[in-house]
Amino acid sequence: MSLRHAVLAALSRGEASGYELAKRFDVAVADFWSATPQQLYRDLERLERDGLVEARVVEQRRRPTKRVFTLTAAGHQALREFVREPARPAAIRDEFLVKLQAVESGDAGALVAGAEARLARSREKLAGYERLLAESGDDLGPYLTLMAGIMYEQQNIQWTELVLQRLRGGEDGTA
Amino acid sequence: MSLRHAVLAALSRGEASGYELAKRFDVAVADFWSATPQQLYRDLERLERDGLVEARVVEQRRRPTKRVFTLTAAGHQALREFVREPARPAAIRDEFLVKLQAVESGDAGALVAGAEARLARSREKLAGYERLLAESGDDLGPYLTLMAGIMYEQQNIQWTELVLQRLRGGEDGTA
DNA sequence: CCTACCTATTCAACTTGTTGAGTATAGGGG
DNA sequence: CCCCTATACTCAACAAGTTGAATAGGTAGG
Repeated sequence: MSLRHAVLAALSRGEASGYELAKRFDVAVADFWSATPQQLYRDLERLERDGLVEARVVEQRRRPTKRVFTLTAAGHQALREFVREPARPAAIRDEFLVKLQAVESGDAGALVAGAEARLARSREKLAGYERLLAESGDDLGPYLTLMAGIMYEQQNIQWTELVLQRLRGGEDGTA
Repeated sequence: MSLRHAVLAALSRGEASGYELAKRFDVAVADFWSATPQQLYRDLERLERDGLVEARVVEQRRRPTKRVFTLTAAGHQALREFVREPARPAAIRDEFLVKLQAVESGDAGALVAGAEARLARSREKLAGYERLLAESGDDLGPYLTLMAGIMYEQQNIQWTELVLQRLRGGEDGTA
């Protein structure tokens, strides 16, 4: 149970509709916690049912009506309790590393292509984060999570460059 | 469907029983792909049913009988195909970052404690990986994934130190 | 001999996360 | 006027991951 908490944390920084949350998750947070819109709507419903968030219907002029969610007192309380509990260690699921484990029995060329794609993606992400950093205020939480993203991608780029070097340089994968 | 592939990759480096696989996953691989024994047994069954792995019963002298799994030709084939497909981007789920997002409405002291625990854990992991690196052969796949673990933890340590500094140094989290 | 602890595996129930499709409102472009 | 796109949300089915417990053989220690 933890997307729940990610939602609570997101709402603690300001009310939002499901749709808006989905975007926030996609932009700022996707790299350490991802969720599809469907998941968000489902969890918002549950949170509402459990009394941790409240919905308010907002009719808009030039757009479809939306439901905007806010934390209730119980929601704030639940969030504080969550923060107090020790965090479970980060779970990483990185398919590329699995593929890499099988270099010797697989297609090294495909892995080179994969590494190049990864490198490109990391560079884009990094650039995006750096832009956000320049624009962003000095709220501690968002700053530190942004730095996590930046440092993670920097390290990722370095590692991927090492991979490329080894995959290309020494053709002796089968040594 | 991807623990399947992680299992195939693991078996491509040598036959193993479910129990042995569980240990391998726990030691070497846990940081980029984790699985409980139950999950492994379940997936091994499916892989067997689908003809990608074969089981061989091995009776042991001083221990309970075990079933040792090997890749079949179809299994090798499936692994090669998996390696050729582009990898989906890594999914990270890091609870600590979620908690950090809520610093302002939560207990900063608990977060300091959490950061310290994270730091300790990362240092242990790093030491373990470095030991493995010294012992290990020069197979490319394992080498690169080990390096991924090492670089990841190094970066993690740096970031966590930054977090501690900010959480402690400037007590003005609510600025 | 009884207990505790590894090895080795299985069953069942549950929570999360993923995928694909589908509804509806409204604006802009051709 | 029709289609495309963006907003805003919902339903259903499924795949993957988690948790807790149970079974069972064997060894070592008190």
